[in-house]
Amino acid sequence: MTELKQHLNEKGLRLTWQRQVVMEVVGKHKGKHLSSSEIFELVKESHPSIGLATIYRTLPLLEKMKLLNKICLDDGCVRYESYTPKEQEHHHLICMACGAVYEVEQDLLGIKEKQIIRDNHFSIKGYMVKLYGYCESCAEKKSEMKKEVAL
Amino acid sequence: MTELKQHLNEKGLRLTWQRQVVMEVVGKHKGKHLSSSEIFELVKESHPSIGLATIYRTLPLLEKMKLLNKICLDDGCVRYESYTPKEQEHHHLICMACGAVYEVEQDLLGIKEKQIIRDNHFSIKGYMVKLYGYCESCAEKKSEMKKEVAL
DNA sequence: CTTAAAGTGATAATAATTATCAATATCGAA
DNA sequence: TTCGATATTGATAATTATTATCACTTTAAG
Repeated sequence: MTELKQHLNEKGLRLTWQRQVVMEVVGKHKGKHLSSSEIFELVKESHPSIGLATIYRTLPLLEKMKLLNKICLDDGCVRYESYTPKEQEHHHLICMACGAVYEVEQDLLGIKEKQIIRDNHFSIKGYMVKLYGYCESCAEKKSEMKKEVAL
Repeated sequence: MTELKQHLNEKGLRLTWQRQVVMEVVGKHKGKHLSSSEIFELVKESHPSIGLATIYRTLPLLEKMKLLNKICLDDGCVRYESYTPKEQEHHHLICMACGAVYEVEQDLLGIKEKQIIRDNHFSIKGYMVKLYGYCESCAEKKSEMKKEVAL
């Protein structure tokens, strides 16, 4: 029995081909941060009969079952990616100039920092770091512009 | 000359009472994470003639001038808070049960972790950590529920 | 005080998401 | 295998957050 079916059965939910397809499509795009409508378009390519409402119902459901990660970058829509367990957290580098998003695979919180968090009367289950800056190409453009101004 | 007026003049923008009021209202609510419509309601209390469009125009403008911080928690709307400079970053503890948001004032990235970031060919200007878990009261409720099940 | 240009309020238009509902599909039990 | 309770779906209306438009007003430089 597939992992998806197990999770669904535990909650009295049913396995439908629509849910399987959504899982497959997101799984095929590891490292991407897909919005709901992007996922809708990808799913339609192979299964044009699927409805947008089903996408919007399925994604939060898969997220609650920890089969997908929900991420809110700063562009005004919810995005999803393949699930990453706590032990191998990953984070996002957001370019403030072009909006590109890169992944950082390292665990970014040191031992001391994690202790600080534990002291906060809050049981931490996970964390996500958003790093803001300029990617290589945008950083170059910025320094070129400065040169021009300096001439 | 007020700080707001200075920032505006630098960019050829004008000082209006509407912009002043928005700054004041957000400033009066330090530690809060206000959505655009919440800010609209607060502003209307003292200045009922202000339009919603002005709020939506003013907030991103104040953010770009680094007079406000924009934050995207995971509830589907943009929120703003008083500006906090990089040197005293603060982060957010989000309760996965009740949705409460608490602030963490410490710098959460250790020296070693910051070095990792620098090695990423990305010039980092700032970062924000979202911590997910359960606040004290929700954590208690969860452990009570477990006891009941165990009986 | 004039005046060009920035800014505003009202509101129409979009975009993302949620709710509704009749029709369909799933899955445990007979 | 069939049956039936009910979970699920697709289509679409409704909502919510945000952006665009435009005629009128305000700001601030001269």
